[in-house]
Amino acid sequence: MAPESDRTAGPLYRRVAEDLRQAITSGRYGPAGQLPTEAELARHYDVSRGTLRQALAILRTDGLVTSRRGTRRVVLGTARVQSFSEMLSFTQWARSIGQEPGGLLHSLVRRPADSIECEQLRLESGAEVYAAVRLRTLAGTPVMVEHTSYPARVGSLVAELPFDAVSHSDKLRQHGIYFADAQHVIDVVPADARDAKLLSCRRGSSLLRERRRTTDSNGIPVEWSQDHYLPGTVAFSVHNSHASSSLSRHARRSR
Amino acid sequence: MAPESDRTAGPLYRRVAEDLRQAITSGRYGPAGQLPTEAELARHYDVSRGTLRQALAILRTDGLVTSRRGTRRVVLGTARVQSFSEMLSFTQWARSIGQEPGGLLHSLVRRPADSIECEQLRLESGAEVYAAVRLRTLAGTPVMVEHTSYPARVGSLVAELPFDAVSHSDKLRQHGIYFADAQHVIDVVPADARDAKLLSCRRGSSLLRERRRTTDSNGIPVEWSQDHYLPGTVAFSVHNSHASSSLSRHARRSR
DNA sequence: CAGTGGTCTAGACCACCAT
DNA sequence: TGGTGGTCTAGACCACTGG
Repeated sequence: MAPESDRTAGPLYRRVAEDLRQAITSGRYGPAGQLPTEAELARHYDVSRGTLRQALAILRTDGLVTSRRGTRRVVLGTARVQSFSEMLSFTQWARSIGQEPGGLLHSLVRRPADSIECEQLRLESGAEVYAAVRLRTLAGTPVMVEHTSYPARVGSLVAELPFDAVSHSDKLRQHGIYFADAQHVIDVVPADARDAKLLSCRRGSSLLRERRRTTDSNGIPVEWSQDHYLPGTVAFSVHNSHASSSLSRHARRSR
Repeated sequence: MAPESDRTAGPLYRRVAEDLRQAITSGRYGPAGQLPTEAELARHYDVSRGTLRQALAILRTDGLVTSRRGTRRVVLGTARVQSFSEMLSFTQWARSIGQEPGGLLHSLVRRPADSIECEQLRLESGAEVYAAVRLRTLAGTPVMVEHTSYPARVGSLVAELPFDAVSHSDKLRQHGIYFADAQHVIDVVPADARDAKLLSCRRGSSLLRERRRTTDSNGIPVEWSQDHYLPGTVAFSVHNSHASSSLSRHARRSR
């Protein structure tokens, strides 16, 4: 294939996708320009059309290009989607945006799982979890309180970490705990007493909440987390298209 | 192919995907069970492995099954992802969850676009937009205030609609305006005076905000909307995996 | 080691768009 | 009507998992 796309390792279609992403975000085809034909691109990269289409599918999902039968692909924008890993790890995310992450472990206890944890972590009632509460900071400023529950198998590893450890997901990966899938639910919730104390906000004031259940590659839950962000500190962004959507909106019970 | 999957129209891989989705959510393989081999499934449906893999890719994106080299696919859960159309249209969404949607047009004006609208709708400075403010209700209860701006081309159609029209996207589709891509940003924002009045909440209280830019199949913006939800009424849900992610988290400017 | 999903190829035909 | 992306096929080889 063309020399400019040999830079990184991994499957061919990913290298092609990265090269195309670079070309698009650098403006080679203009802000709303047309891409060359699939046949032309395949010839250029010296790959089959199937492989090229795998590459384009990535850019399609990221919202970088359109795709429509009968017409050439059009540049949609310069979306900068984060990797799965960056989305899960506060530490990796912070560093990827050039900010210095900080963490303060407020508490870490081992106790029987409550009913919500049993359901989310698929545990038998009575099983034990490790429940951690951490304050997260960006450049020293409090941003988020993280309530995370781990099943015993995972939690025992977390418990061995030093109190001032910044990244936990790194450590877990070293012990063979891989995160593969996550389901996120985003809404608004009032601050409880602990949130208020750690974040220096009024009790009952609104926080942006992200609830997240992460599973490994076998579908076994490895983490259940409720992250409470101070308003105005972060926003969540999702791309969506006729071709693929993993986003939905839920009605919550009226109280 | 097998008779049970001839029900719907459309491409073969979609019909296979829907049949498999049905099989999985009905529990045929168990809550965390293994799927048959790709080869077996392809034989069962009498399709090529490539087509079968297209079907499985859909279920993968929806978070229904895992996929990992060397092992069979495992049932992850029974995620119920909404269609793109349901995600965009309040009316379609409400009906899909069995609730009766209502709408009250608060104002609809034609005026020059402000700087944010120019950027979001890719308009020349000075171009005109139609700006609508609508109160949305579920079963008669106020849920959300929608601030939507349309470029003139689209807005002139919206302006022709009766004041009590519930669904606008239906009408636009009839006039050849198709929604193809959307970018969503979700965060928390204080209620302004108008929000407070329409939603009967205190001014300055927190609302869940969804900002959305929708484009047609040529990448041309057709809608820019800021939806302000009362806390506790809705939540947004996204699935995410090592294989594909269209989700990211942004830091907002500190004020 | 055998089984399984991941990657890649080469070619065919079709549906849709613009002209 | 010609160009383009969407769909589908048949086959090959590889990387990884698990016994």
